[in-house]
Amino acid sequence: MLNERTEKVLFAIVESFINTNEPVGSRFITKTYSFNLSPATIRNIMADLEEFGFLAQPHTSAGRIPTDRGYRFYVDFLSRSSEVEDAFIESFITRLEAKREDLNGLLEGAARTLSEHSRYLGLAAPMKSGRTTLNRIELFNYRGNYIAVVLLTDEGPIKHKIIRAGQKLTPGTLRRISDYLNQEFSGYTVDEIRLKLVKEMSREKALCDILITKAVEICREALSFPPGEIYVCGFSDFIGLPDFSSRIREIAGAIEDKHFMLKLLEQVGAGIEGPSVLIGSENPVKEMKDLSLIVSTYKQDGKVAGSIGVIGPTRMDYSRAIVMVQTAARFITEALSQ
Amino acid sequence: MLNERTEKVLFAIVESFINTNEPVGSRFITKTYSFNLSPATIRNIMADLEEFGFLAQPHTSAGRIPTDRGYRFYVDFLSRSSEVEDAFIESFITRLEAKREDLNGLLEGAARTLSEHSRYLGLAAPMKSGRTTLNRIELFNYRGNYIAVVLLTDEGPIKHKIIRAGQKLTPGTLRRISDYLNQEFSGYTVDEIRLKLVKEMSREKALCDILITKAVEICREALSFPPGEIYVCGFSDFIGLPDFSSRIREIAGAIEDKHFMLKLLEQVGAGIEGPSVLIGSENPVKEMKDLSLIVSTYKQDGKVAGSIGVIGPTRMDYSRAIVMVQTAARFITEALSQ
DNA sequence: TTTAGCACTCACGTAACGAGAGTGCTAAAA
DNA sequence: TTTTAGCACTCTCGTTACGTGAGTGCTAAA
Repeated sequence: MLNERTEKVLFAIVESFINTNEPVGSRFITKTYSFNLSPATIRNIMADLEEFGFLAQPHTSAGRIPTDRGYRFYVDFLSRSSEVEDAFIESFITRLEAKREDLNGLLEGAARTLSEHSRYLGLAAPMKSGRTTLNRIELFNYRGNYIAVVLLTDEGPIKHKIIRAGQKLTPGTLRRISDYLNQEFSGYTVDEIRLKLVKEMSREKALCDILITKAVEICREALSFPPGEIYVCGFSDFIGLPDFSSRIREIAGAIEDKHFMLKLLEQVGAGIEGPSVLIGSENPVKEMKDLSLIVSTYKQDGKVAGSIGVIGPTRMDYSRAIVMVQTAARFITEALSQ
Repeated sequence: MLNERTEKVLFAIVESFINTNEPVGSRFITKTYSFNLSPATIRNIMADLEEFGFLAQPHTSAGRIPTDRGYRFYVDFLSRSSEVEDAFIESFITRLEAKREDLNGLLEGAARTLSEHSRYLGLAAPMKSGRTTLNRIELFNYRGNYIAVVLLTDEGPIKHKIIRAGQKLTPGTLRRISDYLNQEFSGYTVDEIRLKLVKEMSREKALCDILITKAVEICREALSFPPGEIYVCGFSDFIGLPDFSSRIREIAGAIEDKHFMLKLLEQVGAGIEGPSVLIGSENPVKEMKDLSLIVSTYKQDGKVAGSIGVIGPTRMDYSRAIVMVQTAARFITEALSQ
């Protein structure tokens, strides 16, 4: 569809626009790149590219800017081999070295490093908790009538919850309840347990065992998790970007909605191995029409354990950002395998 | 210094400016309030108020706007009795009812409700963890070489940490270690324990007891807390306010720095019973020169347990915001005492 | 097929201008 | 002595007009 020369011009235009944030004109291209063509020829090529939907004009007598489709072309044909800056790696290592055992700290640090070096919004989130595997349940009496439930999962973070017990339970009862729960549920994912609980509740009625009733009740309450963590860093730098002088409010609103951001990360990252890129309107949400998202997943024990990425303007330094996200994901995966 | 009439005019001007966000002129005052004075007289009074530093003029032929000192006067003489809106209370109750046992959820919910109803930035933070009292320490083996340490504090939230053990410890050893730690440290605040640990470490050397050495080591690692939670809600509405069309970036930067926000909350709230108000330049930080802060503390078991408040533009509806913060603090205090 | 030339378009900065809001000051009125 | 009417003055803001510069599309020549 596009001959090689046309592609090169498109590439040059996208690159120029990313660098300058100004509509790029034919003359500029001939000055900056050595195509050995006159502005007039470049103009013809540009007209073609516009016809195909790779470029657009803000107004008649301005230069061209890439459309989302133009960026997509650019990203797809981008050589993925660019070097990561040493400073980035260094800052990654120094910041995360101390936190090898603390997943939350690790993720927050990663999001922050990512944002500081890219100047975009840094994101990191562990996978939806429903898919994590329960390792052990521990119960204590706590301040009289309460029970502290601690859920140890395979993925490092511990969830904890304090729930109200009807009456004070003896340590013995508590131990028997937790023994029962461990025997029954450990090794399953949270989602599976939620399912099992429903079955259990009908069986339990037949059994009429007060201990089990109590146990199931405790477990059910403990599994009503908060929505899950997500780390978003670099807000202030991000909204300071010239690209959204207006619309700040909208965009800030979308980003502040952590619930939504989580879902986005999960959807985009799911299944794909390397970093995946979502450009502007490829994003299903209208608030993010001018924003691009780069996400990669990180792993633990060979399984996908969460996502990490950046959000920037569509006019974003993709090649740099992609490598950074890739590197970050690799680092976290490494850190998690000790 | 100011006679009653002058005070009333000042009040009227501050109020008008809060409502309209436009410099208020003499004519406007005579039309809106019934002082039965001519614009000329009001102008004279305004000139006096400006001389005393309560008002300022953006430029020669504009109306007056309050200075920080003007706002301060307004706030100090504000009747604190205005009614809270029912909608606010209602939303508070419905949102927090479910979270009575979960301090973090409670605080986040409070910050969010506060921000949604005030349209300013909602803040909530538990007191610096150093001053919370340790209730119990529990230890488990976790994934081979690690130990999960769970700290139960008096104030509801549990801190947890996973630390690396040199070698795998038997359940018996682990129990003996935790028994020792509980006997030694429970009932003290985290700060006190940190102090005790230093002493312990010298004694421990003399004793040469490998168990105690291990215990002290574990405890020390577990007490190296993350900086502490703070909940900040309503960012997007907040930066959408017309007051900071420029300077958004700066302000966003200051707000994003949670560490700094925490310190601010702690300093301002400390010691004072009701809501305290910090207006514009009264704030030590230059990024917050145009911002006002209203903070109150909430209590648990009679002791101050954290702060809650809002940040808004200096041109803020103080009376409404103060009552809201007050109400929020009362609600949380109540929720925490069951 | 490429290029030079040229007329045309559009954003942007500047200047001029009038309207409007508000002031300070002075002198008269209360 | 205090308040008020009157008035000249100041400053912002929106509008209009205009010139400049960057960039285009088209045509015709190379």
